[in-house]
Amino acid sequence: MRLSQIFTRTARENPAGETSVNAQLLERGGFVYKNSAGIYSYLPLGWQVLQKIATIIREEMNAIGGQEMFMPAMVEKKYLDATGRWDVPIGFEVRGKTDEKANFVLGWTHEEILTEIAARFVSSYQDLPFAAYQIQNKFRNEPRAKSGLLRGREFMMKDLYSFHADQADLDRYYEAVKGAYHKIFHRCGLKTIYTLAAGGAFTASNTHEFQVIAPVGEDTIFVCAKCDYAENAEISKLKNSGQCSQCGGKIEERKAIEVGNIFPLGTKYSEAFGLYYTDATGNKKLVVMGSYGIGLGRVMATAVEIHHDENGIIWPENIAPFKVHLIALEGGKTEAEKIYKDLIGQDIEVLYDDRNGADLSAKAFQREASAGEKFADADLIGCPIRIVVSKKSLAAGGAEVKRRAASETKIVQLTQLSSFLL
RNA sequence: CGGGCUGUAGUGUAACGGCAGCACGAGACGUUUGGGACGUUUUAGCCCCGGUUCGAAUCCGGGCAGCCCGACCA
Repeated sequence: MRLSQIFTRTARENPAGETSVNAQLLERGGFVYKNSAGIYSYLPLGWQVLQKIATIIREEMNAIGGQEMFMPAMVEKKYLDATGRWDVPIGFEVRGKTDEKANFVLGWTHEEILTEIAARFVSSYQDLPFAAYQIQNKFRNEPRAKSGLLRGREFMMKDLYSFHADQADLDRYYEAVKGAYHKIFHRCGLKTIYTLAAGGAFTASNTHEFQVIAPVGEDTIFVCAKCDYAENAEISKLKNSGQCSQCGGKIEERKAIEVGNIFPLGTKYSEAFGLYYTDATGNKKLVVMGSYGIGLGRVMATAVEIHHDENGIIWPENIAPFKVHLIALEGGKTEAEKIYKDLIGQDIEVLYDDRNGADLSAKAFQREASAGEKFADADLIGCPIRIVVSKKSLAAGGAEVKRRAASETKIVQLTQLSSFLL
């Protein structure tokens, strides 16, 4: 993509009042636009990142047998009445302008919707187990949206639901999802801590959260310095003992961001919707369920919180909007154009800063940018590899290659550039 | 939902109750190109409603909105 043609623009100043790093850098870089508190538009650059995250999640969900689908954003009252959750204050009621009473809520979770669907199709033990997921926006009436993308009122979520013949099979799948989640977060450049937690409005059972340690996090966890066993402060019995119940190691208190969670639901929802199956011996039994969530925007924001420096974002390789940020400076325009086409031909993702300055005589693009501005933008946007082509680099023998996270540069011959990157 | 702070051009910020300024951005012309260049010039604003006052961006009241702390929460 050519930087000269992206309709957004980077900003020199932080947005007024925003103190969280993710809000500052994502808005300055033109990744997101805040429409309301906790409600964001994803701009072209931010959407690239979000799609990278979505792809990773899809790959790992599909690998454990998840079937992708899509459910409605508007959830009718009858669904939440069935489980007594209509009055949970998390939801935004939806009404027509002339309606006296709301009969719908904007979906903040979809257990009820999918359980009813499952009840239509599941009748035998041979129909189990299965798991289905969607990537869709959730709406939650947060009393306090905060910290940029970290706690929003509308946010994109992957929600997976699994259906099993018995608790043992749920337990088996729960472990499979746990493994998939660790892979997902690892691929997104995040180290997560598997944390025992409460079930909130979803289940009375204990649940598990995937927590990333960060000062901006709103959760407090107690984590063992030795074995990483952790409990959320809301249920923790470790906070007083100071000693790990698993290995005896030292317990530390940490602020953390919850990027995902997994819930054993039991039979609460299958009871409410009459989701039964007939087992091999002809007995009618309730289906046992689990649900599993990941907030995509929160993953993106957390990556920024963890990976940045004073000049901007340092995207983890797998979720960077582009792999390469190509800059043409004076005397390098012709070569840069060729490199740009070559890299695209090799399926190497490249953001090309083709703004004027490289060739002042040909005003091929509307906007100009100085060399310094191009460097500043490359640092702010944070693609993993920066390539500069200029009179100076060509005299040195090729293009200058620099990793965003490193300070040293290297000259690579133009003919070897794409193989160097692959 | 309680508390605190804050709302001024596209963005970031000034202005004692008395002509709303600066910087960046954006447009034009020229110069310039290895770390957010320079000159000339143009552009564009007081969150909303009410009150006090000769006069309100400024004071008062009420809304609405944003940020932060707490409560809550995935």
